Amino acid sequence: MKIGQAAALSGLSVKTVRYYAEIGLVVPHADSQTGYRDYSIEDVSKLQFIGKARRFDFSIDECRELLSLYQDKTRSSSEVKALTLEKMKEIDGKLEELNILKTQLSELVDSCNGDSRPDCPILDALSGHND
Amino acid sequence: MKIGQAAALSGLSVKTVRYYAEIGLVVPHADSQTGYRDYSIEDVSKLQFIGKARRFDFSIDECRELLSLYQDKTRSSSEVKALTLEKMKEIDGKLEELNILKTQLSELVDSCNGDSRPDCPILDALSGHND
DNA sequence: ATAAACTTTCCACTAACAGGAAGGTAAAGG
DNA sequence: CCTTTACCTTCCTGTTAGTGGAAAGTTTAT
Repeated sequence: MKIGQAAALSGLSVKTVRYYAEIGLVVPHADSQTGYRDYSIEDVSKLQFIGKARRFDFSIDECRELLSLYQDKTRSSSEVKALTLEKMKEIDGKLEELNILKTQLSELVDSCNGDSRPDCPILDALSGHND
Repeated sequence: MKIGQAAALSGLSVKTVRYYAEIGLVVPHADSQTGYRDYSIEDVSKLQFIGKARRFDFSIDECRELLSLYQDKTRSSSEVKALTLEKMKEIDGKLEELNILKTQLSELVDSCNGDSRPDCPILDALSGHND
């Protein structure tokens, strides 16, 4: 099938699918007559797989790794689990950071009355010498 | 003072400070003899201000906005508060997304025994047709 | 036959810098 | 005074994961 259909079936944009071909992530067969990319059902499965992994915040390189595990029938599930656990740790780190940020920002907002006068504790805090 | 000292005082890298000059965020005086950038105390204050705002996850463009409010003595604090509240909303959105991700990933991890056998529920989930 | 819809490649752009090369300048030591 | 070292300059490239658009070829529908 052509790229448009593959994109539609995988829920990705044509541009994205073309990009994945370019970087060697999912390389379809090329129709030697027209030069059009020719996607198989299996290619579409891979695209779907990648789409989901991306939604799970796996990077392209991690997708590549997962994909090769996915295709390797002799893989062990522990490898996959390790990758996933690592990703979870990353997410935990980001969560913690964001929670700290949120707390600090909400303190700033609480201290600011937000009226039309020029004095603003938020700017004072940002310009202050205390961290 | 020269860029190295300005960077040290503001806690930013020389590369970053130079970049900020390049994009017109903090443009120091130029020594016409040597071509060296010449930072004033006020420039350093701005750099510190930006450094903090960046740590609060404000984008460069938002820093630009905050900085102009910071320098505008007739500004109203409500403008600053509005920007900050918007940023908090953004952070809340990211937190929610990440929490969902974390839940989904932990469900995947829990379902995987992680042994040396090839069957892996994580990959099955990623390749499955259910979202 | 022609127009609409699809495809191709190629180039530029995004955010916010970091790394490195080549070359000029300044401060310190001998 | 000279040399070494540390610092400064500009310029170019690379990073992530694509998106947008232009120009040109192809296929499908009318």
